[in-house]
Amino acid sequence: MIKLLLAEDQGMMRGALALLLGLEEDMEVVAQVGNGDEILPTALSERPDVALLDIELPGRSGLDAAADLRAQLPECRVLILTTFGRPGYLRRAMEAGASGFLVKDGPVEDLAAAIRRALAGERVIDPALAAAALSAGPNPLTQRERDVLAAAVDGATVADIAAKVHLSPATVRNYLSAAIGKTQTRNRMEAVREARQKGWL
Amino acid sequence: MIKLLLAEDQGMMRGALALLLGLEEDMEVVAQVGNGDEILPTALSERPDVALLDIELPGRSGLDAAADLRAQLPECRVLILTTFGRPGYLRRAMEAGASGFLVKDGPVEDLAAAIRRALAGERVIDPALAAAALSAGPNPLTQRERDVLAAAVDGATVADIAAKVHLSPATVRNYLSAAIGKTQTRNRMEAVREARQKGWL
DNA sequence: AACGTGTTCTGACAAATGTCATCGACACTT
DNA sequence: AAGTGTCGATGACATTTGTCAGAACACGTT
Repeated sequence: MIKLLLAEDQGMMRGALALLLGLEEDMEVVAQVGNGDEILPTALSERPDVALLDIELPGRSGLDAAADLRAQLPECRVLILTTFGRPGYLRRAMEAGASGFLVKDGPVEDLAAAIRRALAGERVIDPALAAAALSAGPNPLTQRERDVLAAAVDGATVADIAAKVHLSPATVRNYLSAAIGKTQTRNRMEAVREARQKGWL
Repeated sequence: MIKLLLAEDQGMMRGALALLLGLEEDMEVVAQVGNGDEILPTALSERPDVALLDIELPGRSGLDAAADLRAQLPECRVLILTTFGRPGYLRRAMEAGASGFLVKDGPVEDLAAAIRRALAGERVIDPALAAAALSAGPNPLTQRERDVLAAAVDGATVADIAAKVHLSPATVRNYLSAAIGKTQTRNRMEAVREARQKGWL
């Protein structure tokens, strides 16, 4: 019996997947969580064979949780299941030691198959996505540039960002300028969009 | 036997829901579409009793499709199923003649129950959401203000917007200023976020 | 010790953005 | 015919944003 942990914030999606996977003869959903912070503790007590993690969760991100699991429960395989097939997400998932990366666009039938393949030691990755990840190249942004850019989402002003990151407004503008240059965009919002899209966050 | 039409762009969600609802004794999924433009033609040929529509779809929006269905297939009940419980969405869904409005956060068990209640002529709406919709008030933005604001998403410059909407750049700035005032925000991005959140689009 | 890289800051400048008063054109009321 | 309202546009203005050069400091490499 394959023991599964499911981390997904949308209740309906989580419930539907749990029911669905529970119908498989050789699978059993031993735990469901809707919050990233609960993943590690729950996994440590339930000892699943495979953890199916969404990336964008309240609390700890699925990618961070994946790294936690690799470190503290190495016999548990990690599969990332996400809405967004962003190249940078795939890259980070692989770096975090995930066994596979699935997008929610695909057919449900793939899911159980992917779980079995992951358990057999295979890597499960959409080939088109793998190509995109390679062509996107590594993240050119420094830590600070990422911080500032992340604080710039939904129209925060320079002063807002400066306060949030504890920097001088002038410095914030410099970092924004650098980020805009590196993303080849024309203003901060385009830079945010581009960095998000590439998974550089 | 209750005949269902399912419109949802995420393949995995669509497949999971179809399987799930197919398990119900009295239900049958007669059609699945992943594109808003296919909803009306498919409904006209398959004649479902209830249509379960996502709002954010490629092609025609679920809300527009709901209005189409009310006009051309009035005996078909429409249930909106969406990720975002935005007050404005609910308002527009009701205006389009939907029988119910569900958010994907809720438990799956509610779904089949909601379908049966809709078919019985009841309105199915999350009470908390209904309250939020009433408190949000009607859309204060004029058509042009909406156009301009919609064109301002993801960091378009004034010139970009002017070209897209066929207005003078100076006029665009005036509309943006008005929209910023009405949304009580400080810049165009905040205005976009706020208007989106309230469903004013 | 010299070099490169990243961080933090300043000052100066040009360009874009947000605000406001005002104007003409047009469609409605009354 | 005069009044009212909306729409699109203009010009002027202050503020914000984006760019650039430079300076000081910490950290690793070589």
